[in-house]
Amino acid sequence: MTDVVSEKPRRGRPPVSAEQRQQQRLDISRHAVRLFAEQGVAATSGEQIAQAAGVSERTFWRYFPHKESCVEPLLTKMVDAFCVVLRAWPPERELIDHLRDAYSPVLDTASDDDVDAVLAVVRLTHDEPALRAAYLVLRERAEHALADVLAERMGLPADSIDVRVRAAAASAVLRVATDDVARASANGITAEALNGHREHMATAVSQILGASTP
Amino acid sequence: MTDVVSEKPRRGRPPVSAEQRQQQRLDISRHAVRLFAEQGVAATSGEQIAQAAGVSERTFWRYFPHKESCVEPLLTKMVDAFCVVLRAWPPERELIDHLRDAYSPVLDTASDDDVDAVLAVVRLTHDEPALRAAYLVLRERAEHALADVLAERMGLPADSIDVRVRAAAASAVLRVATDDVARASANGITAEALNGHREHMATAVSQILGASTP
DNA sequence: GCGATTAGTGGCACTCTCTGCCACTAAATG
DNA sequence: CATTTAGTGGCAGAGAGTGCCACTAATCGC
Repeated sequence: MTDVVSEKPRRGRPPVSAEQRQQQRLDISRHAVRLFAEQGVAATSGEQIAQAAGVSERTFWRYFPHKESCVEPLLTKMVDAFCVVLRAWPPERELIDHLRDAYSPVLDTASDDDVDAVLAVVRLTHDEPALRAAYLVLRERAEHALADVLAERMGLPADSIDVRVRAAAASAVLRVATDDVARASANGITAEALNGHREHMATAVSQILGASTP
Repeated sequence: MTDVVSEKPRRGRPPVSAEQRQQQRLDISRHAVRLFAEQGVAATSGEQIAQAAGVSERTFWRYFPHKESCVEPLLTKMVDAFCVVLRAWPPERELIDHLRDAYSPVLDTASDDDVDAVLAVVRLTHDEPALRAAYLVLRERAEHALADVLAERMGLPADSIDVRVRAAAASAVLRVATDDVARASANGITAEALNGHREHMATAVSQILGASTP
């Protein structure tokens, strides 16, 4: 092992922490999504987003490789939160019970504005093909995370067919449920909508995960 | 009904038939995919594709709104073929039996080159994020077609939750199976790979479609 | 055949997205 | 303070796409 933390005496300005960078991206993301919703994606230029976020256009393009990837930070924030909850799911409990206890606090942690923004993005993806594409790619990344969780629970490798099939199916069901709750909360988010979302997710995922392969 | 075929005495050059246009798109698609595979998407310019296909750049951009959508004609050809087979699935038969009888002839109809090209595209989508995005939105369109078929079979509206959930899950499973067969046939396509593909699809889809919702 | 009419193509100029390069500022070290 | 490394902004430029117009192609009635 040559890399024993390789104690280099660090000189010069230290790189910004990953958290700070993420925070900056999230901040720009919020501005971008607001503009997307107000005027559409095509009518929103990179320059405009940069200006709204208070950075130069050049810096903006350094943070986001494509315009549509502006939606990523907001969406991943929610997806990651869900994955954390899923990872903490005790094997012996019913999924629905676990989600009831563990998912609501997560939504409370996030600001209402962010929840609204996420749902707005999901709604936008129905009219904006570019955003839909970005959304689907992102969901596929979440699918891999889900596969890891399932692999652990099932005692199988994460790249085994069975695990991947279940992860894919469950993820697809979650997408449908998410699209539904986004549509339902088009004008004002309601607690019932979120509850319904959770129930949907729970039953659907249980169904997929419960189905046994011969 | 005012539109009684509105017998306008048609003057001037008639529009090109949809089939001819589709054929032209397919032709360009083949060139584009070959170039994508040879040099990568980023390194392939629209001008280059246009030149290879023997049309002007301006015309190329008229046929394809984005560079990545060049993969669409080839992929939809295969997806559509599958949908046709699925639509002809007699309610009383086992899906696996139906596919065994009806799917192979379809693959024989398509030229081997096209089958190779489609699998090459699917393989490309793993390294080329832009193509992956295009691929996923395309699959989502296929998912809707699948939902229509399921709705008819189940006697439910195509936009009912149950139908959409099953279509989404089945489609996701098909994606995994397709990715698998593409990976398996990386160097040279084999009959066994295609057979395995069919079996995978059949069992997976049967599983999803067989699972009953309370 | 001929002009009229409509569809499709190619060329040109233009905007917007995104990148490479470089100078400049910011934050750490000794 | 000089040095070193990280990050930002500005500028130029390639490539993606679009609007516009002239030009060719195919069909009509004559």
